[in-house]
Amino acid sequence: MVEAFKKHLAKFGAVSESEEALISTYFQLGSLRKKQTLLKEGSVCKYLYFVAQGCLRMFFVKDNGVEQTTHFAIENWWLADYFSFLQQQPTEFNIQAVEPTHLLAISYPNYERLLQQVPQMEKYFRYIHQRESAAAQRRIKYLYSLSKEELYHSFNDSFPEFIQRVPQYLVASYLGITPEYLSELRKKLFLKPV
Amino acid sequence: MVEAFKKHLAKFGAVSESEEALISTYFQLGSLRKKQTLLKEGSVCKYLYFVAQGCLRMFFVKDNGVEQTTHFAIENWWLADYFSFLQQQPTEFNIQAVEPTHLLAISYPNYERLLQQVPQMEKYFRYIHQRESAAAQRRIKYLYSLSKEELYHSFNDSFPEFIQRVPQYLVASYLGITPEYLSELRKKLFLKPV
DNA sequence: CGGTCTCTTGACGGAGTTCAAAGCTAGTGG
DNA sequence: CCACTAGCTTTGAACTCCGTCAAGAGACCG
Repeated sequence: MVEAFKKHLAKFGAVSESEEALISTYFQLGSLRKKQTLLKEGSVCKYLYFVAQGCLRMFFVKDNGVEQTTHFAIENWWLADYFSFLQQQPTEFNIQAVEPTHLLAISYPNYERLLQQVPQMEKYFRYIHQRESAAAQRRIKYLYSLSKEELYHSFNDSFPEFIQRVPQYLVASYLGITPEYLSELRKKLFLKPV
Repeated sequence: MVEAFKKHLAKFGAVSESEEALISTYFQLGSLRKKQTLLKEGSVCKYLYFVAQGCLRMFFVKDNGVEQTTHFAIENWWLADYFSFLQQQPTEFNIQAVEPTHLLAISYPNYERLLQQVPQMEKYFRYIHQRESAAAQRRIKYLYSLSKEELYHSFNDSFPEFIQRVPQYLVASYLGITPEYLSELRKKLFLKPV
C-alpha cells in the first residue's frame, strides 16, 4: 500500500499492521501521464480515487462546449463523481490528470466489502465525507457571496502555490470565468498591487 | 424518539429496540414557530438538526445586507453548518424555521459519544454525509452550468410542490437572484407556456 | 379597514461574455 | 540546438444578463 495513504489512514485512527495488509488488498495502484483521462462522461464512475502524488481535475462540458472544472484533487484527497459511483450510473463528468499522477483506486464492490470487513473504515470514510460536506458548504457560500473578481482574489490568497502549479486557463475554468476576463483581472492586480 | 427518525434509521440498516432506546437518549426534541431562529451568526453551531416535520433554511447575510439562502431542509433531512459544528467555532450562517417545525437535535459531544457507543451509527452517518457530498457535487454543477433563468426553471421542474410551500422571495434568495428578476422570469414563463 | 409585507414594472448601469485577432511560450522533430 | 507549430495568453469592441433603484399594486393580518 502506498505510503501516503497509510499515513493518511493513521491520522484518523490507528490501524494494525495486519489490518493494513488486509485493507491494501482492496485497492489498485495506478499512474497517469499529464492530460491522461481517468473517467469519461457517459461511462460509469467505477472507482473512488485517492491521489498519492500529483493532481487531478474533474470537469464537465457545458452546452457551449466550454470545459467547466468543478474539483481539483491533490495529494491526500479523494475524488470521484459520487452520484455515478454510488448509483453505478453514467456520469456527466470527466476526470483527467493535470500533472503526472500516482493514485490508489477502490472499486464500488470492494468499497462495500472493505467497509463490512474493516469497521474502522466506516469511521474513516465518515470523516472523509463529513469533511467534504463541510468543504462543499463553504464552497457554496463563496460561490454565492463573491463576485468573479473576488473569487479570483480569494483563490489566489488561499492557494498561492496552487496558482503556480496549474496553467491559467484551468484556473479560469475552475473559477467559472473566461480566460479573457482572467487576463483582465490579472492585469488589474498587476497595475495596482496592494 | 420521534417516529420519522426511527423510520429513517431503519431504512439504512436494522436497529434493535434496545439500541433504539439507547440512541434516543442522545437526542433532544424541539419545536419552532415560523421564522423562529435556531442558529445565529457569530455563535457556535452546537447541534446537528434532523427535521421530523416542517422546513428549515440556512442563510448568510451578504455585504450588501441581502440574505442569501444556501440550504433548505425538509422532512428527513439533516442540517447544520458542518464547519462550525465540527470545529466548534463561530458560524457565519443563520438557521431559521420557514414553517412551524418539529426537530431532533444532537450536540457535538453527544454525537461523538453516540458514534463510539453504537457502531451502527458510524455507518448511518457515513451514508448521510456520502449522500450530502453527492448532492453537493450536483449542486455545484448546476450553479456552474445554468444561467439564473435556467436555474429557476430547473428548480421549478425539480421541486414543484416546494415552490408552493415557500414564499417567492425565499425562492429568489435560494437561487441567488433578486425578487425583481424572479418576477420578470415568472412573467416570461406565464406569457409563453410550453 | 389600515398598515406592513410581498410581488410586480420599468429605466438604467455595470460586471462579465463573446468574437476576432495578434503576441507569446513551450514542446517536438529534424 | 534551433525552428516550427500548436496551444496558451493578452487586447479591445460590442453586447447581454441581471442587479439597482424607485415606485406602485396586491395581499395578508391584527
